[in-house]
Amino acid sequence: MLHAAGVDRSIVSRVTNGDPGFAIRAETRARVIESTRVLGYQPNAAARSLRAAQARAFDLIIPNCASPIYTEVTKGAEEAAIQRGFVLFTASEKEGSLGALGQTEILGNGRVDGLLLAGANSTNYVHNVGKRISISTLFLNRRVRGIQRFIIFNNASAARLAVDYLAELSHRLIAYIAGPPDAGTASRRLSGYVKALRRHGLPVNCSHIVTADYLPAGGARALEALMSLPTPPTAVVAANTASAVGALSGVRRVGACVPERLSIVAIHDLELADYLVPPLTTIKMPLRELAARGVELLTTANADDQIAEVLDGEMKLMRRESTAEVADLEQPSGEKGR
Amino acid sequence: MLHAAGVDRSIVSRVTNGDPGFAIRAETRARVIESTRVLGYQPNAAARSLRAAQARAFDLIIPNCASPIYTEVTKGAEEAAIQRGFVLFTASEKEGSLGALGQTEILGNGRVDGLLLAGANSTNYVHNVGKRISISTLFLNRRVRGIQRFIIFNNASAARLAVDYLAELSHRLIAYIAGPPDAGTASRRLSGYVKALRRHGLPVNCSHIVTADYLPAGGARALEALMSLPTPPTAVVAANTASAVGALSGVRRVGACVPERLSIVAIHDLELADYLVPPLTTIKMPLRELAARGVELLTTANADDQIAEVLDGEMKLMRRESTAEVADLEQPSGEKGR
DNA sequence: CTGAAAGCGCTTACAG
DNA sequence: CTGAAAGCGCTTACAG
Repeated sequence: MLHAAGVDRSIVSRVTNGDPGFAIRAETRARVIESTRVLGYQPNAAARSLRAAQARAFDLIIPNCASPIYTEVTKGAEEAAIQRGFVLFTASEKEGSLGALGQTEILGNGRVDGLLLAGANSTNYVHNVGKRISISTLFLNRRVRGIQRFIIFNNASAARLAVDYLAELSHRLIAYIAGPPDAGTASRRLSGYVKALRRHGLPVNCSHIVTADYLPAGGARALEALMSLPTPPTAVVAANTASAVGALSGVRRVGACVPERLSIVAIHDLELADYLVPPLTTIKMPLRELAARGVELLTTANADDQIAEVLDGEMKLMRRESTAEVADLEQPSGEKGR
Repeated sequence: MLHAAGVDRSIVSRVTNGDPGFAIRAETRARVIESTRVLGYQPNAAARSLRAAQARAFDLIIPNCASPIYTEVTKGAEEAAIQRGFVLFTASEKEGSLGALGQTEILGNGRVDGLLLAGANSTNYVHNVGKRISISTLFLNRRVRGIQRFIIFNNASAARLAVDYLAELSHRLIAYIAGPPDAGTASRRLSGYVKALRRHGLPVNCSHIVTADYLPAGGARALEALMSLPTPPTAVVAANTASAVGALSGVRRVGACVPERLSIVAIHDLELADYLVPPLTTIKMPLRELAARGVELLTTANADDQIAEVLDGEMKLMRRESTAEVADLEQPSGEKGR
């Protein structure tokens, strides 16, 4: 390479890396660029990492679950990383990878410059490891007390969007299948739901809020509990899609009808939504943007900057067939939701 | 590090790497191991890669689609890689990553030692790039004319398993929703289906074989076509789960009943199978084993060895509710499948 | 504007 | 059995 352009390798390096403020004759620059192109020259990543003490790589940690959410997050992060000349590793939490990779392989040996934490259990631990060996970290839609390194959705407004839509369909008895209380996303979605009910002048009924676990089986149980109440709801907001999928199967077990007797909206979208029975109405969250912004922050912010950002991306109501105008209640008074 | 154990760093290196045939006093070795442990020493990956001309990393290329299949493949590959002290990158085909990463970032600059090709479109191209710059490649359940570097399932016997089960349920009119003709997996599954029919003495009816595209919409169309035939089938084997999900929705559109009038089996399992309507019977393939074996081959075989392996892992029939004994046909003769 | 030199942290043949 | 030395391919202050 050095000789192809007839210049020293240090010149090639500075041209290749776009060294700002590097003074070079236009003709020389052109010659360098041309011969790197012709030779298909790629700087060796190992040499570069070693010398520059920078790996140009990030690691994204996602939970064990094979949720479609995380394929979106991964894509968003990948694209953003590549754009900036970084490479993106992805590790899932359980299942061996993080156990083995977490501290030993990935974190400690200079293979990554930063960590995107979208996982569930290990995030705190990994954050602390990162801190100790000074690798910058960023929580992705996770928020941990006392750690000012996160970027989150406006989870509350996702729940609000769902309630708004149901209220517009004249529902007054809108229940909520919540996520696990220790998940920050879950509590913010829940409070968004409560506030939205209030704004519409609807009653907040504790028995209409069922805590579940973000999993299908839990969603099914929650729905069955709701429908066996003296006053069952006419609509349900599920805190995530897995709960909603479970709820849909719970509906069939108790013999209710969606959307005739019960409307369901899930927070987060999923690819199979169109093929569920009935197709599921969802609130689609800007997952790619979240991840992309996370990568951007990792490249631009210092490792000890405080980052507490609420992403202002567009949430989209995906109207499908699990929601409908509230049915006339079969109560003696013939009273109807206003 | 050098001084903590009171030995030269070259000793540490040879101990750490388990250099075979390295003669060292047991006491010295113990001292080295103890101080690496105490210090939490991790060799710098960049320095090591540079010196050893080996990155200890593989790259797995999967298709664009966010299919649950590939999360399994990824996990299997990750685990196997880690076990061998390698790291696993994953890149999806479209969506930017491979476009940018494929040749330039990942392949050319020494970040990876080998490529696992599970993608659809780009695999040939990437294989050729790998060959040119001598990075070893291996196709994962893909087979390309003239390239002896692959490991595949016994795709034919997956289809056979499905047919066997349906025949056991006394079905005689077993249709097939095939994958795209240019996919090798698809043609081997199809021929497995045909052979299995013959073995059971069942007629092979061309109109009962519909070519689709491995996607839900195609599966739905294929099913509608099958059910509008003069002699519709009583059972269908779908070449993959996406087709089957589509078929299930097609069933509802034409007003058929699963499993009362039509049984459906899909090749490959999916997490949501229990929550489809009805829960989908599947043939679960040993995806993790496939990927793990792929990694093993990449570490043990030479870059120019011929590899043409058929994985002998267990395929598992997941009986759910989309299959049932064939119903009495409402034909005048009352004839029944034997 | 361009080049020569040092050095990142390892591994590995070689010397003792 | 242990250590000294070279060198992997870059980047980056520095000299000219």
